[in-house]
Amino acid sequence: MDGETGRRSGKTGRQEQIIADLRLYPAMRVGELADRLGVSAETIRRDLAELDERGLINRTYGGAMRPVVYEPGLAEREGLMIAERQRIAATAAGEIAHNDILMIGGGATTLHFAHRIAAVQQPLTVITHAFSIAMALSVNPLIKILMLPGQYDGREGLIHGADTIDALQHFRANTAVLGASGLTVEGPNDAAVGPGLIYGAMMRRAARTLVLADHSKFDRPSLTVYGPWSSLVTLISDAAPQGDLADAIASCGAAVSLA
Amino acid sequence: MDGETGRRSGKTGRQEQIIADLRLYPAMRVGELADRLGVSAETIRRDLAELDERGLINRTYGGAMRPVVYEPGLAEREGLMIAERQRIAATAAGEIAHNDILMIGGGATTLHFAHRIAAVQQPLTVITHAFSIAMALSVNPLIKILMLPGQYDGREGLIHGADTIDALQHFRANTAVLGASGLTVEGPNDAAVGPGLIYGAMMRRAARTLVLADHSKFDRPSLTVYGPWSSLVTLISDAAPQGDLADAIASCGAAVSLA
DNA sequence: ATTTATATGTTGGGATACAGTCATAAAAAG
DNA sequence: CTTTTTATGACTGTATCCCAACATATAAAT
Repeated sequence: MDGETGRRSGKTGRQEQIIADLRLYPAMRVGELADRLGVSAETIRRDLAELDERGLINRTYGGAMRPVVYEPGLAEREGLMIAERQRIAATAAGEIAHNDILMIGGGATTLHFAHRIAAVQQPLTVITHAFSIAMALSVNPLIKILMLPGQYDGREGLIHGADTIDALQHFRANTAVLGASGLTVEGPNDAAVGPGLIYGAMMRRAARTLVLADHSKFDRPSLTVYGPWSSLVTLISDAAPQGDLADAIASCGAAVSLA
Repeated sequence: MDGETGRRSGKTGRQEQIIADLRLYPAMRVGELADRLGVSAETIRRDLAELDERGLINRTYGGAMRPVVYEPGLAEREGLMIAERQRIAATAAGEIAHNDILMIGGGATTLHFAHRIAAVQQPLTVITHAFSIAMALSVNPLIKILMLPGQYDGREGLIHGADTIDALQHFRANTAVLGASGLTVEGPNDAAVGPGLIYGAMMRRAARTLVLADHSKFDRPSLTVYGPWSSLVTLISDAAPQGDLADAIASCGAAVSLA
């Protein structure tokens, strides 16, 4: 058998080269690659099929492109909740006042929120760890955008790490605006530890927190609970939670606002 | 005439929809788009050609992909020095060794450099204030990317300010890799004060500095001189400086490396 | 040495993309 | 209302892609 003997033939090396090329150019065609690597187009196609399978590239008609890292939640965008998220974002935007200091976490819903507040002519200060949020807000010169330091994770488009948490301790905000991968009786959840720690820290440094989540997140546990329900939290959603989740939220004094 | 009357027909709206779709899916085929939008494939092709022209999408064989753009200095990249910059970036990349700690400044040339080193399989740590650099490097998981804190400037895609300078004092690097708007006898220049201060701080915190600049920058004064020529500086360019500039560089002990 | 598995090239058929040209409908300009 | 511009669809010939089947050469396994 084989079992990873390295480059038994030119195959492994060639596939590595394809990936390297794709780092340099965002998309390449089959013919190009065949020429560059001196093999037939069919061989390239087979390589691409394999690499695509492993998620190392994205196949396109006629060639391949660099894999998309940077999707705000590859899994998340699937749900067609776009309209719901827009409404949630609009409702949340209504909660923001002139000269507020905000902390905004990453995610698809908070990005919608950022687009909303960027469209309003009001001075704000925003502290964030998400590239997408900063880029969305930067169209409005009235908004002062402070980026947190830390290690950049290209897959999520976010910064996180100990430096990030540390830097947050130097700030205070009126409002933290956070998304969630799931909502459980213990509190809002996130699918990754690093970002979760940041959301928790943001909650503690803000006078109040808005949690933006559509109803598909109800009772959906994710990796980590980043913070508790409390009287400082307002959940903004498109439907009211039911059962245990509703009880937990109410008994902790958290508010629910429907979009 | 027309002159931006909005959607005289479905064209504008349809093109916006294409861009929106492309935000959701990184690549789409002509046929898909034609179906989704209920127009003929020819119309889609014309739309794509137009959007590609304007840089809003990237055309691929059989469809279109999300633009990888995000080039800082839309104005700057216009200059046809792309080939020169590529060579300069390649030469600079050859100076980098395994496990180096780099500080990389913003700019078109340093972005080329970032793409180069991202294509090499070697572990590195990179400290930067430029979104484009971080995003370019993030395709390579061997590279640890540390973002500096500070205020985000969306026009340049960079972070700067007092916090940024302050954070730099906590780091040390082997090499600073910096671009320049101009080179004068006093040293490399930059067109903005904020970034210039950062480049100066990076120089002081790095054991050596590579200045990447094509020959069009020679003797071109810009707003601020961000650092002096010294024996710790290597200028990497596509041509040798002449006259006073060459004398100044040589007398300070700085090296010149031709790409 | 023989067998087996893997990697690659070649070929052919069917589908798709592309560029150019022409025709038509709708909108803007006069 | 007529003319002109713009947007779009339809058609055609050529180039490209994709997939499947087959052939071959090399490397591993027995």
